[in-house]
Amino acid sequence: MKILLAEDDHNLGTLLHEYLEAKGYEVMLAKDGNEGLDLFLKHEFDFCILDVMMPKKDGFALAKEIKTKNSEIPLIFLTAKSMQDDTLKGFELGADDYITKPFSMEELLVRIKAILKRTKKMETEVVAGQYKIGNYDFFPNQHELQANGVIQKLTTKESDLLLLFSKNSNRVVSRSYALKLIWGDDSYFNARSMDVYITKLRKFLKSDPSIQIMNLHGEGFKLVC
Amino acid sequence: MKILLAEDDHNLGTLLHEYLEAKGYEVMLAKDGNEGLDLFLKHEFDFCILDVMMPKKDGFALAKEIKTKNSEIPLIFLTAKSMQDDTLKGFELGADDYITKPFSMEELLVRIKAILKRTKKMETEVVAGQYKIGNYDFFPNQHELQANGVIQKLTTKESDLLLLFSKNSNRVVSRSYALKLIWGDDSYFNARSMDVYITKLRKFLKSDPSIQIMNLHGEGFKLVC
DNA sequence: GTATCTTGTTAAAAATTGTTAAACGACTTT
DNA sequence: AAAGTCGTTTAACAATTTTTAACAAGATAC
Repeated sequence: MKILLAEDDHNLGTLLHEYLEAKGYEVMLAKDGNEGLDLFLKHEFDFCILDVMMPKKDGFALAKEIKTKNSEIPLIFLTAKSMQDDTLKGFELGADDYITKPFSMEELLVRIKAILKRTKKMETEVVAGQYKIGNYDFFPNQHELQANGVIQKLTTKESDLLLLFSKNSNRVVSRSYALKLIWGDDSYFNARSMDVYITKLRKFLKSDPSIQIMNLHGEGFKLVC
Repeated sequence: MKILLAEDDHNLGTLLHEYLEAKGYEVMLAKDGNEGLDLFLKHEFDFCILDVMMPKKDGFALAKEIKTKNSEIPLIFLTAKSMQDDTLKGFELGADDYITKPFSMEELLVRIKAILKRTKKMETEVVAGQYKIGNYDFFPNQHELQANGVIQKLTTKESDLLLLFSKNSNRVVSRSYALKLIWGDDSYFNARSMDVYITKLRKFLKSDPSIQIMNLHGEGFKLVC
């Protein structure tokens, strides 16, 4: 999970940076709006936290440009208590949340998680029907994987993980993204748990040699089919 | 869609106000319980968001008065993290949801939408007084479940639980939500009691293999049909 | 090459859920 | 008051799912 953090206050910026990294997020810190846009164009972020008041290009201006590139990306604005009048402007730009300084870092984390949960929920709710994986048919709603008449029942986690791979077949799914989405938290033990599930899924899918769950060392996995 | 928002914290109040207006709702903000009641009596609202702790008249007292005027109106309570014990009181007063601060505004929005969807569905279905579940007909008011002529009488809890699943068919109903709503309290023993009822409902519904009450491990249950 | 980090795999431990039956409490009937 | 009925909870045990541990095997960095 990659977060763009644009914050000109060096103190607050590094503090948040370190806090969020400690919580398992990959964070890049921009010290003004221009640098924020630069970073955004060069990397693939999943989330933006933008200070409203910044030199060169303020948070609103940056948000506008970001949204033209990726209208779906979640946005949180940070703002000083004094200037509450501009909140509306932020929402019109598609802000998902608005945090007034001073705030606790825990509060920020709660809100980030809430938004990610919502996007995860959306994704899983939109799930319809059926995926074809090689000669398998995968029914995520029923938690069933079918190959030539044989039905393999899947557990919740097996199904969630296979669904994630199915949606991103032939694309790399980063480890931390999968962990955040399915386990809620990127930690060592969850990562090991995920490895166990990778082994299980490979077993389920082994009858068709044309498909495989490939590991990209240090990055993640890819369902190739 | 007209929303009454009662929140004494001016900062949070205006923030939510603007956020919800940006999302297309018509919002009126009351800064305490008395003002909330005033506004409620003078306008036609479709929805109430009430802070529990407010000066003059707290959220619970306000809710009680509101419900005497309109017992059907959806209610969401906002509450501080510290005082979680009162959730029960809230649900008894007819709360549809309960949000603990701090929360993300997006989370609030998601819940509002979920409730509106549900109540809308209710209207169309409660008028008919009847839910179709596979080849069963479920009459929650009569506590009866009917399949090809055979009537199965249900107990109160059986009916309540099946109603909850029916209202949320093909959506996950979290364990704790169901427990708070039906048992009033999410505790170990209530959870085990709920499991017993899940077994009972599955037995009642087993004649139609196309429907199932699926467990989402660690999350809750889903009526798939 | 060796040290270190990441991944693969299997088995054991822990947690959650499924199921059945007995215990309990509120209410009725004798 | 005793016995019976009904709905619900508690207890006990089984089965399933997930996590943790342990060790093997690869990959990468030095």
